[in-house]
Amino acid sequence: MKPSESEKIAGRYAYDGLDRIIHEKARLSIIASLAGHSEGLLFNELKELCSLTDGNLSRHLAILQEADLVQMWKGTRNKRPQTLARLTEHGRRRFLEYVSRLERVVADASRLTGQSGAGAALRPRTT
Amino acid sequence: MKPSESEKIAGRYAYDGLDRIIHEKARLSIIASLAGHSEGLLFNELKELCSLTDGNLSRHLAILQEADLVQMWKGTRNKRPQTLARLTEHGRRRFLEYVSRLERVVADASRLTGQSGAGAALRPRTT
DNA sequence: CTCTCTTACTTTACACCATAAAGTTAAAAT
DNA sequence: ATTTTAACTTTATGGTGTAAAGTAAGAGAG
Repeated sequence: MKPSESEKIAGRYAYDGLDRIIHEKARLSIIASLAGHSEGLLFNELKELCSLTDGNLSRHLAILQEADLVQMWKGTRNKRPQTLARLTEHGRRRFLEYVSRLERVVADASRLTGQSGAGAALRPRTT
Repeated sequence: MKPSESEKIAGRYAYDGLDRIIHEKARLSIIASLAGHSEGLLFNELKELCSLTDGNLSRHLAILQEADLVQMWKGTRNKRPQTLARLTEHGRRRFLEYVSRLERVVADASRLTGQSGAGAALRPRTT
């Protein structure tokens, strides 16, 4: 593949759009889980799906709620408190946008071809 | 889209394979840049491509070097010190592995949201 | 020659944050 | 009545991403 001009522009690989709140692994897990369950997921279901500890999940949910990506519903089931989490519409959009940025990272990675830049003279040849 | 059995298994969305060293945004930028330039990139080229500050880049390169994902070559150009960074073979493999995990995240997202690609990403939908 | 300026990084310090451990509340069981 | 279990929440700590300050050394001015 021919090296294109865009390869060299400043910030080409800055991946600005990779939302920090979503990019964090634990939260990415949570959001991906919720994305597939529009009716929401219970605290414990989420805990299992994402392999998170109670405290961990609680903290991340609070952060996601704060950012208006997730909304929480508190109720009771069999007289026990139950928390239901679901994506907000805003959260769903932000997630889809995040994923579209991820697709770019994947696409970049697919173009793994050698090409030469400036300063070739001093470049060592060995690996 | 019919919910399959695998949707419910514990850890389904834990995304264990998302290597923390690579997953960090700044380092992902660096590695993606280097992946496309097998001959390596100079410190300043990298700085531009990734929109990082000097100190930031320096620190992340040290971390990547420590993890044997990147190797550094120090030389001079026009009597000025120049640092060249390039992916190690190990780094290249780890990056490809990481990207294959990312592909799964993207695939999950497409399947779970019933939408594909960046273009469709922001199509409105009912709550 | 020496003093300042610029380049090319490195080191340090701080603020943030992910995580695990401890704490809380309330129902159920003994 | 008190212990246990469930379902979280809060606190504490260790790690880390980042900007600011620091270092070294060549180049140019006087």
